[in-house]
This record gives sequence, structure tokens and C-alpha cells, in this order.
Amino acid sequence: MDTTQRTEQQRSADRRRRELLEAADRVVLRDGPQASMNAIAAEAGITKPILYRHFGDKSGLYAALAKRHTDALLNSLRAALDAPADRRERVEATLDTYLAAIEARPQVYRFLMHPADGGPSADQGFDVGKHSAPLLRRMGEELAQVIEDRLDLGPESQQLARVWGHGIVGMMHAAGDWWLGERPCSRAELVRSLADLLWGRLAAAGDKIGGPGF
Amino acid sequence: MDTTQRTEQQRSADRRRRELLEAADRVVLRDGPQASMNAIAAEAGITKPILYRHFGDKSGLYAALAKRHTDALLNSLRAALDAPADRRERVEATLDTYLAAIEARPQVYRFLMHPADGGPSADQGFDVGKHSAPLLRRMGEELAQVIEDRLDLGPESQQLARVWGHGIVGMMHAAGDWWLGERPCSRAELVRSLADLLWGRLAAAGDKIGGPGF
DNA sequence: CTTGCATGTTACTAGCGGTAACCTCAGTCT
DNA sequence: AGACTGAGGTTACCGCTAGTAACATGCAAG
Repeated sequence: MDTTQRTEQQRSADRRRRELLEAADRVVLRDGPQASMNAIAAEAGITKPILYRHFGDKSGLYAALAKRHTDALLNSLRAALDAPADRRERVEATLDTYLAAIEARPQVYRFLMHPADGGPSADQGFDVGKHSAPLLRRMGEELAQVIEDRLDLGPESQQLARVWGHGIVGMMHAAGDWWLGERPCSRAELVRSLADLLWGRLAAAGDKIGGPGF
Repeated sequence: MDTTQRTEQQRSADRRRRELLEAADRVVLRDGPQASMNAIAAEAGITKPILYRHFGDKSGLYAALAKRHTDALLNSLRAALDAPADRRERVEATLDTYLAAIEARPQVYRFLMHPADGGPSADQGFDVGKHSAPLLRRMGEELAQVIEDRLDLGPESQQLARVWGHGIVGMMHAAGDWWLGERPCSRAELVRSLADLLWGRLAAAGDKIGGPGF
């Protein structure tokens, strides 16, 4: 078999794979995270074994699906963090980019982070346990690298940067998750509040009069 | 039926319920989060329908199980946060209490936070999606209340306190999760690094020489 | 003795993830 | 031409799960 033919087959398979992923995306957006392999196969107009030939198992399909959205999000975040502006402005822009993303496509966000929400009695949804953590980990590690590369933190800077990277990502994630559910304020206010926290306003705050302090 | 009898029955049911919960605890600690209702029933020496009579469905059992551990953890955290010491010391003590808890019983922690980890091909574990969020939410709301009660944050203090409460809890959670998996440093170092972050060391850090700044 | 009622069981349903076996048809080698 | 190979697709199944209906048993009250 010559090379052109092989690439031809490869191309066909890749195209098919993309079609299947788009079908899976539609089903997930429609049925929520408890979309079944059967449903996805039906949406794609085929049957289960083909899905399994392409993605191995459900985790494989999930991973491929998650990678798409994750890569896009990470690219946006990198761009925001690398914009030409001062540090606080860029931190705020990055927070805002993340929050704007989860606000714009909450279904996708919930699919990535919260398995089996919304379905009345559905319990066998996608298992996010093995994938949402990698997403947060990836963001944490990337941020850690940025911090270590660009900030002067003295000795132990590497370890400190990693702790901060994961910590800040966790802060952003938890605050965003809560905000998305309750919408207690505008996105801009949330961004400013989080940046204030990172900028040491907690340490600078005075005790409330009459209270035991904190 | 008179009152004494009713309380007698109630007591019996409660005792049984506690026994079942302890059996479930054992199974979860042994089999991990993918423990099945069948396995739990077998461990308790009974069969499935009894479990369903007591807890409604799997989520009910899970919720009861999670509540136990969650309540215990929250009590420890409240105690640490209320100890007589200055603010930073108490924040560090609280972080350390949380981290010590997840370090001491990682299986329980993973059960509460990461469904279906560890099992080779097990995909139908407990659905944590409906419960881990409530745990983090509860911690976030409690911390928000503490911050609002004790800190002088000027106008908008309530909203700021809530954002910070959820954000700080998320930071603690994500950092702890990462730390538990990689063990890159001692618990004390992690606590100090996180407290440093909260105390504004990020804002105070200078740019690294030669870099574009951050 | 009979009526409740809680406790327990067996035996089942419906649906899931995943797989073995087969089928079909384009293109290739002899 | 005619047998061969292999990718794409399907049917029919397995073992497992959560959850339930229907049937048994023992124990107190009238």
C-alpha cells in the first residue's frame, strides 16, 4: 500500500471521527451529561460498536470531547494572560475570560465539571471524575509555570508557584461555579472581588468593631 | 398506638439505619466509590430492598453517608477558626485542619470528591455530582458568613464576603486535592504557601528580571 | 383468632457499557 | 475472471447496575 492511499484512509477516519464527535456534542447539549452511548450512536446515524471502534470506550469518547473544549478554553486564557497590560489588568482579563466562557456555554461547562446533573432519575452519566480533575490540573500547572517564569518569589519559588497555580485555579473554579448557579452579581464585580482577594485585601482588612476579630 | 411504642419503633429504625450506614462506610472504604447497592446490602447482612426502604435510592444513601463525614469535618473547621489566636494563625490552623483531615482519611475524601476513581473498569460509581458541590457550597457559605461577621470590608461587604468565602474554599480544595495526589511538600509548607497567597504576597511580588513581567 | 404492620425475601424489569460474530461491499493480487 | 483482504456496519448477546413488585414471616393489639 502506497503512502497516498494510507493518508486517504487516515483522512477518512479522521473525518468520520470528527462527525461522531459533533454528533456526541449535540447529544450532550440536548440530553445533558447522562447521554448514553446508544443515544450518541443513534444521533450519528450508526450503532454502538462503531463508536467503540473509534474511541475505545466511553472514557475515550469523553476524553476526546472534553479535549476539544478544554483546548479552546486554554487558548483563550493564554491569550488573555499574555496581553500587553499591567499585571493586575491581565489577571482580571484572564478571570473574566474564564467566567465569560462558562457563562456563554453553561451546558458545556456543566458537562465538563458536573456529571449527571439535571436528569430526573439518571444516575449513569459520564464519569467526570477522571477528566474534570485533569482539566483543573492542567490549568493549575500552566498557571504555575507562568508564575514561576515571570515572578520573582525568591528561593523555593518553584514549589510556591505550583501551590499558587493550583490554588488560584481552584479559587476561580469554585467562585465561578457558585456564581453561575446563583448569579449574585455581575461578572465584572465578581472579577474585581476575586482580584481584590488575590491582591491582599483580606490581609489588609480591619477587624469589625465589637467582634472577636478574624 | 401510643407514644412510647412509636418512639420505640423509631429508635429501632434509627439504630438499624446507623448500622446500615456503618456497613456502607466499610464497603466504601474497601471497594472505593464504585461500591454497589448489592455489595452494601451484603455487607450489612441483608438484601437490597431494605436499603431502598431506608434511604429511598442510592442518592439518599449517599447523602446520609456524606452528611456524616461532612458534619464532622465542618465541626473541626469551626473549632480551628474559633480558636483564640490572631487572624493569620487561625487561618493557617483552619487550612491545616482541612488538609490533615483529607490526609488522614484519603479514601473518605476521594469518596466524597472523586467518584469512581481507582476501579479498573468500573464506571457506575456513586454520583458525586449532586453532593460534592453541596459540600463545597456549604463550606463556602459558612466561611462567607464568618468573613462578613468579623471583617470590616466597607460597603458591599456581604457580596464581597460571599465571593471570598467560595473562592477561598475552592483554593483550599484544589490545592489540597493536588497536594494529596503528588505530595510535593509537607503539610506545613503547603499551609504557609496558601496563607502567603491570601496575605497578598502575589501582589507584592516583583517581576523577574529580564521577563515581561506578570 | 384475626387484623395490622414492620421486616425480610425472591424474582423480576429496564437500561447501561461493552463485545463476539456475522454481513457486505470496495478494491487488489494472481 | 475469480478468490482474497479488510474496512465499515449490524444483530444479538453478556454481565452488570439501580430499582421494584409480590410474596413470606414474625410480633403486637383488639
